[in-house]
Amino acid sequence: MSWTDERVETLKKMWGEGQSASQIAKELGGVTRNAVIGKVHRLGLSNRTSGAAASKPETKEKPAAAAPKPEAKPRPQPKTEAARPVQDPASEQKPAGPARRQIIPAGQPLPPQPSANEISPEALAKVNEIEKKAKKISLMELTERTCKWPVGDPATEDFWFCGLPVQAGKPYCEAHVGVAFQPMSARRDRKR
DNA sequence: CCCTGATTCGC
DNA sequence: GCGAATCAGG
Repeated sequence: MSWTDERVETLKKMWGEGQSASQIAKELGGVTRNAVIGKVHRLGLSNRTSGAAASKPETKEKPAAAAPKPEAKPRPQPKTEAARPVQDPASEQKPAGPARRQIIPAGQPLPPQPSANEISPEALAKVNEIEKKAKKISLMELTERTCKWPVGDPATEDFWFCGLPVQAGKPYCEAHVGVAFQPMSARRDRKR
């Protein structure tokens, strides 16, 4: 498979949307995530953060600089616009949302709720659905790869942990990660 | 172990 | 230019 304009376009679009290289590769087909990443780099769009570019004060960058990127891409090409169900908010009853009302251990600093908790309705729906399939494991059953999302009231029997397989490095399964962490696809570091 | 992106280097 | 192998990390 070669990088046709269409494929490159898809690549750009998906990468821009924050899709992972593996997802993009799967979508495109015929390529591995390595190929995708390689291409991404060659295209010079490795940084998903267009605005505040992560400048490396360390390595003495050549003053070559220049290459100003106005970055004004009117790219409203809907094409294969993914369906956007957008469940109405009526899909909530009283699921004892674990999104809040969570027991805080002892630490007092609890800023993770600066402003309104606006969790995407899709994410919520996902959680509600996944909670049905939750393994409902106990505290003792938690392992390195079980979702540690608490459900219910710890003061009652009506309490368990999700227990579904976690994503990777994260303490929760995919669905709960979605609720816990906002689509903040701006983790740029690495100290290599 | 699962996954992520980053980099290298032979092709 | 390409991407598998490798690296570094969550």
